[in-house]
Amino acid sequence: MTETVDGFVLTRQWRDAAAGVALSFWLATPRGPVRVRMNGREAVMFVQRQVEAHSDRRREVDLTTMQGKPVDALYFKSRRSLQDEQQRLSASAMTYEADVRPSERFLMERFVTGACRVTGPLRSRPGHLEMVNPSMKQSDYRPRLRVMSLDIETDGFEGPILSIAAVTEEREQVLMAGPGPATSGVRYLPDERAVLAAFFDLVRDEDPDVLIGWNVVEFDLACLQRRSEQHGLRLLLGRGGEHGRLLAPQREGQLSIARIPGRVIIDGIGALKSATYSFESFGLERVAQELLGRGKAIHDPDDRGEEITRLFREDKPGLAAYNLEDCRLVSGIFERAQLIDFLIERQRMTGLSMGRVGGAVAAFDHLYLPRLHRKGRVAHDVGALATRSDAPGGTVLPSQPGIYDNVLVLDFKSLYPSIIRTFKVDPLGLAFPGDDPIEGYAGGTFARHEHILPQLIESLWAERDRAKAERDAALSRAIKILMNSFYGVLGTPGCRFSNPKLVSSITMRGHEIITRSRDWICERGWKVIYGDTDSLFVLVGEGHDVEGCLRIGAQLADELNTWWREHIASEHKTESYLEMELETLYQRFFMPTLRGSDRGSAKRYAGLVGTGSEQRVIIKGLEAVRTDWTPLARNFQRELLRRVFLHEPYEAMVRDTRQQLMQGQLDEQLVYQKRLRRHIDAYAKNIPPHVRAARMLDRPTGRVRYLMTTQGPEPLAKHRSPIDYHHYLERQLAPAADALLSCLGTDFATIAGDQLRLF
DNA sequence: TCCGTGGGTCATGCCAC
DNA sequence: TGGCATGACCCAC
Repeated sequence: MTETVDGFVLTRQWRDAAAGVALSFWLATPRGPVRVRMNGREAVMFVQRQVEAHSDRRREVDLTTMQGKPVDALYFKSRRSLQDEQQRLSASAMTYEADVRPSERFLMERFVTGACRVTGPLRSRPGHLEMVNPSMKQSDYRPRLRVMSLDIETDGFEGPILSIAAVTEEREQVLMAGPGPATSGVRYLPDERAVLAAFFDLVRDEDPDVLIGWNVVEFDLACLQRRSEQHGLRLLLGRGGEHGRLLAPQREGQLSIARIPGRVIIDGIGALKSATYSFESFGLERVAQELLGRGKAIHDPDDRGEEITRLFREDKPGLAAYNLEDCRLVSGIFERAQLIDFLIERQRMTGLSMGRVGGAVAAFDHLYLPRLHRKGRVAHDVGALATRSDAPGGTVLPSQPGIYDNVLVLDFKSLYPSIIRTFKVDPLGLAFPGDDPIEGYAGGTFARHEHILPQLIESLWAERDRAKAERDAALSRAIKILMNSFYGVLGTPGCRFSNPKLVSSITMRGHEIITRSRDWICERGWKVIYGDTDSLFVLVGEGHDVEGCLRIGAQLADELNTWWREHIASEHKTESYLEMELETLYQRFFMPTLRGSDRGSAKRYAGLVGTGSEQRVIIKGLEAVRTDWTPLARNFQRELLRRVFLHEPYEAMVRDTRQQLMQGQLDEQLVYQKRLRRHIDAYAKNIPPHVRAARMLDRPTGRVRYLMTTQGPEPLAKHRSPIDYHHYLERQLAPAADALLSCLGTDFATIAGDQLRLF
């Protein structure tokens, strides 16, 4: 029987859904550890199964984690109808038989086991799975994965492979083409073909569960595939003698996907981004410096290619050492950032395979659909209820520009998740609000008791508190990211549950909460000089010491929490999970104006935090943190802010910088860096400077480095014309300085001299 | 192999003057 | 020449 409520199609039983309407449901199979025995070898694995059935798509299955020594590649795909599947499972949850067809395979990390026996052809050999300890909880299980870091050096871009380095916990190995002096850990092989074959053997023998690297899919694996093809070899990297392949991106801007049977491929860049790490640049050099405090063996990126080729000719052990060091850096970064642990936790919670980037919608489905199904409901398909209407985002409060002493930042901890939890924002609750619903926004009302998302957040929240208490940073991080992704997916048409009523009920409640909190604080005589989405910047002002300020902040947060608790109890008859906390005390604080105006700016500010040697300047949104500004302007603005905050003189520094620039002493700081976000030929409407510079290059890449010369922008690599110092004076130094100086009643031109207006 | 909106700034290129 | 809309980036949350 199909019900349609508020345009939201839900059916009591999946088989009742109208033909062509997609179904999603969860088959509750045992989810304990499973011992797998195949070909005389054993492994223990945990299995989660999510079965998602669309009218045209059969099923998708995810295995969470696996452990132990190698299982030969095992693939599974069933052709059986869903009805067959369900009958089979309800008949006996403990036995499950399926055909295993090597030609239609999933990765090892995605095969289904249930609690089961697999029979049938497995590369012509029978496999066997059995349950070992059904009562063991998955959360108690920490697999130990075998990780291999991989790095390739080539002769020029897209040239032949010179050297491959591989690092595991026990072993470091470099394979090089051509003869060289005996060096421990380095094997010299006759030619590139032999290097490839030796590498495949190495991977087979070391048998890693995980292959990691830096841009490993787009560069190293792509390179391996290309060169293998050229030699008539297959990419023999899979388990059980299977070959892998690279799937080309489906759409522009997407990355390639590596399919290596039985192994997980994890790119360090993607993994760090998934874990919300952020760096000035995601180059290995930069990230290694930041996380490990050490960089690559060859620092200068400009002649790196040439240096590698030279080393190969003249100093093979030197190249091997360099190659190996890159590998070690990647391993070190993974360890330092606990990326493997993080990805295991993520996979455990969301079903997303470890190598996957993005996937918030899939993660949401993974968590939501089974719970929906347990409530006897089945969701509609993606796009079935497409509603075209945009919902607002967060509020930005008007700012009061100026330079201040003692500014407190109070913010709501996980505001959006706490709103969902407090106000029961939920797709199911929206579809069936019942008698006494909680009011949302944009016409949405939400069931007071029958809901899914609020409880899900509640349990994740509790788990996160536990993780924090146990100092489990990887788990805590994974949970935080997951909770914060819920709001995002509800606002994208790519998610089947997206609905402006849901999103608005979150964001507009956020507006209410932040503005009423501001008013509450103002009523108590404090001045709120800024706020963005979940934060309030409260001015304490001169004449307070650090302890006094912190006390005021903590007390404000505390009283405000109490106020909200009482207010929500009386107004909505429900419990408040809103939690404001004192986040930061800026002992000095700067809020700029919009350029050329006296109105306050948004999303741009700086402040001084900490005491003694811990004292430092935090900068948000200003030129100094923008990678599309030159190092000149960024360093200059940072130093200027520091001096102004510390009441140090700055006029001489401003004049000196100007003079040094004009005398050519700062030339190395004048390089602009901008990304080419589209294809070089796709810029039609207007041609920005970095594109103009890029067009002078043979092979424009993702990032363009250029200088402004008297003849306009020229790429760094081949600039000829003299540097246009006046451009840098007027377009970099002056604006970077004036953001701050205008607040002090002066400006760059006044301090630096009269030369500005010439030209 | 689909998380989002809001905000600031600059350069370009078109238009009216 | 100046005003203005728009394209392009990058950043805060």
